[in-house]
Amino acid sequence: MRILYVEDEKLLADAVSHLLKKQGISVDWTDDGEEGLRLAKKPVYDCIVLDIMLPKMSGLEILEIVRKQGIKTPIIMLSALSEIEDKIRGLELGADDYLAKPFKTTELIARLNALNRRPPIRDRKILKYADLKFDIEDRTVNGVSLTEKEAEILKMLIEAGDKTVQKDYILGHVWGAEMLAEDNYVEVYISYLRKKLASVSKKVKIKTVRGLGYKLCEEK
Amino acid sequence: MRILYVEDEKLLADAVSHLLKKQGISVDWTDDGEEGLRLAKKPVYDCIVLDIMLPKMSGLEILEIVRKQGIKTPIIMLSALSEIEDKIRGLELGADDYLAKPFKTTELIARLNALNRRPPIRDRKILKYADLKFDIEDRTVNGVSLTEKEAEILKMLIEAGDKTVQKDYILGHVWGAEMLAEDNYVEVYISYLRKKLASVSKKVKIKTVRGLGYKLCEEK
DNA sequence: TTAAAATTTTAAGGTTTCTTTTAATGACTA
DNA sequence: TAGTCATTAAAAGAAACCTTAAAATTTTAA
Repeated sequence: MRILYVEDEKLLADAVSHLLKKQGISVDWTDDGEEGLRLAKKPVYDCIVLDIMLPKMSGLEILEIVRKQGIKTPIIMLSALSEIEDKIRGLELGADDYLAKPFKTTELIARLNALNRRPPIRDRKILKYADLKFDIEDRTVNGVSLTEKEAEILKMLIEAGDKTVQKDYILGHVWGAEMLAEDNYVEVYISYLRKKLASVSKKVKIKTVRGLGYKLCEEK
Repeated sequence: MRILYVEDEKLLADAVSHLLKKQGISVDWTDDGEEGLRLAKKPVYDCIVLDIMLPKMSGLEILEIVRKQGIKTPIIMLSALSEIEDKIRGLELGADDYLAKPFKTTELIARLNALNRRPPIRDRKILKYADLKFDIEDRTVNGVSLTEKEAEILKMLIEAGDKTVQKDYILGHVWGAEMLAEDNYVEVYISYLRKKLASVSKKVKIKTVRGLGYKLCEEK
């Protein structure tokens, strides 16, 4: 896990960073609001921890701008005990959690973990056809892994359902506009796919529609 | 609430104790480091307040010993303004907060309350996958120790379970946002990890998903 | 502070896997 | 049956990946 920590008290920041690193959490630290805003836009952080009192630009301002740009990275706000109204304001602006200073680092760790336990934004897409389960991210069908081209073709076939996918269509979409590619490429890959599907399902076959293309079908 | 207060300035200690008692906080005071250590081990205190400059044994030493013995009582360090590095060191050693001298007693009370707002749950987290046991704090898998980067990567892989972790994701979250890093870094570290895992488990392997990333798998 | 140790980065060569190409053979239909 | 279309195997080529060792850097200990 990697977090961005915007905090102007260097001592506190050092100590907290050190403890977080012990937990296997990488920390990018800055004491500057503007720098914080710039970094916050990078899509590598699992969480952003924002102190409210900062030079140049307050944590609340950063929060507001970041959220207005549609960035959904979880954000935890930090503030001194007295600034209670800031808590409300922060949550209204789209913060995910709030921690009063002083806080125990274990508490911060607990909250970081809590925020990252919730289902990841990109949910796992699994295409299904009969007894086939095709995991796009893993590039596997029922466990066996496919190469990139195999996967692209299978995706088309499953998405087409029982309809025929034309050979030219596959050629155009998998090999692209550079029409140096030949019909035979598709034929070769269909062959590979058939072999892998056979090892994984008795039911599903790729049927060829002569002169047109291919489609999936389910046999009993 | 009951606290242990280790402080060698008797006048200050008396004054602070008096004010805390007014707030219903019982104070056990000692001016002696060794005595402090002995008392600190007793599981009766809600918080321990440790001055750093002490005769015989410094507050930092007490802190270190106490934490090494697995005692989780919240600890607040006190230090003069000048002893800046001590603060960092204190937090690194497992202190929960620090307060610079001179301080207002109200401030101390606020922090005592803050630390006791929540139950102190500092559990040692051990991630597991098949027969792997990965201790995050120790940075060891089944006994063998990992470097920081190795550990971060293994943590990601275990947390992903059987899902593929993309190479770019690893790069971004381990090496950071500024993207000077190259693919080869990941490959090198995967190689190191494989070597260490092999020495520790026959079952678990890191599988590469070509063009995508890596994932753990368990072999029979 | 310096020296030693550990870790990280760099770089190069080797290996594996995937893609493309070729081509021989088999199957369909006009 | 001729001619088109489909399947398969196998090779050559390309790209991704692995490993290693040494250089550079950071950390640790004295």
